[in-house]
Amino acid sequence: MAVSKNGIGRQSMADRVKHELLGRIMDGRMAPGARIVELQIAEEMQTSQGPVREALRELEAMDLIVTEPYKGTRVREVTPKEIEDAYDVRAALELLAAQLAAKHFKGNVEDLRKAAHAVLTAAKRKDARAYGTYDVRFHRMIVEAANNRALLRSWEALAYELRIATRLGKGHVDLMAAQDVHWHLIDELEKGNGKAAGRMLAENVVTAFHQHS
Amino acid sequence: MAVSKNGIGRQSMADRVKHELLGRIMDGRMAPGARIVELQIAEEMQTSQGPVREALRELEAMDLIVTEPYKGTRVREVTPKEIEDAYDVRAALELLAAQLAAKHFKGNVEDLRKAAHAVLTAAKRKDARAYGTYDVRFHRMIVEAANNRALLRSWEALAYELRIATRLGKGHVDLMAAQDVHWHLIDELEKGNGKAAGRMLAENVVTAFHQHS
DNA sequence: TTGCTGCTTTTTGTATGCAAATTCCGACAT
DNA sequence: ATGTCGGAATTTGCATACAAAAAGCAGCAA
Repeated sequence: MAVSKNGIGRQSMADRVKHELLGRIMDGRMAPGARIVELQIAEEMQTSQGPVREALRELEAMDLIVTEPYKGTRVREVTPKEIEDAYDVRAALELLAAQLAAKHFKGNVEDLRKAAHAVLTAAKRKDARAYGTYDVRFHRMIVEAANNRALLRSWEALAYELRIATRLGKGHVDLMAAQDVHWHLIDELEKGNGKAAGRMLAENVVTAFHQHS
Repeated sequence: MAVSKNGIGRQSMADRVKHELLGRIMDGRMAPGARIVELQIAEEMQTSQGPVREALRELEAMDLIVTEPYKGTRVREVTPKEIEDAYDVRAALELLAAQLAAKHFKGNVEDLRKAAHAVLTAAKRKDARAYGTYDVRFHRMIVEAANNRALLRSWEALAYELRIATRLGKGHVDLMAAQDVHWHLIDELEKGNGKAAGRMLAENVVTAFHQHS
């Protein structure tokens, strides 16, 4: 299912521009502060100004870029405090997520164990990039299992700050530190103990932050 | 300060369209499911299609409207479960907000008391509309005092669902029910007791939901 | 050197025109 | 009556053209 969300591979130009820019911003090819000029992007993507402007408006609503009238648009810069703020919110959201997801996972944690295993092997290999990918996937599984649309939306809205954080914290983080918590967390979820699972997950998030700070 | 956020009263056409549509959606003049056609809005607002499309893209990113390619855009419909979901997230966010805001309010709750008083008098008058306005303002004060950008953003993203909820729950709600909690909450904040304040605020939110459900 | 002045260039904001896709609706056959 | 087939009308998607604002720059004066 590599095409799009609307079934057929036909997606609007504005969407393609949006995803392209989103990719560049997320993986750092466009760093915070980088200028974005509409006609330049339009030419690169073989399109015109209109679709680019639509894409920019969307990215602006996602708080990834900032626009000043008649001055231009830039990739948003994020301060260390904003990163810490985002981690606090993430912890609060995942605290709720684990509580809500407990019902879903009770006696049904096979997939979750597999995901945690992927994180573990990446940690053993000291592969920080893979670790990041699989760890996010692990957390996302729990948030999705909570089956709460608003929760998932809020959680996803924090993605940019978290990406910046992991990019900045290149300094040797202890990838094994979170492992025990993961497995105990899964045990609690398997027992349907949402409260305890929530506390563990929130704790896991704040320690992850301290590693990157 | 009725003009705009960028200082001078000169704002782009796309922004004007966005705020106009936002107003219509929020106050129910455009009900969930209502169709929005680009050229029609453009004519109403004395502008062209481009700015309208930009505004729509922004509202789409805010999850207020849904667009299907070549089919059109409509005001998003929200299910009762989505409303409940939003209240759960709101409770989780305000639980955090109160904890973070405790430091700010410690020994400095005058403004908060005034806001709570406005809610109280509206409740005594049985003026449900004023009650809604002032109650939101009261909660917003706490979220803003938390001084956490991501938190405020997430909280504001729930506004649509909450508006729908209060519009649906026209049935005689007990406006006095939350009063005691408000004042006790303020007392705890004044003492700097964030944990207790958070629990009270979250509890306050879920009871508010049950009134509207 | 410093600071102003006016022009040129760059970039954003908006309008118009047209292509692409969908929906609507009536004619016609069964 | 029902269905379905084929244009016409509507609506979205995109490209081009141009206006408006800001930024940069050269030249000149103090």
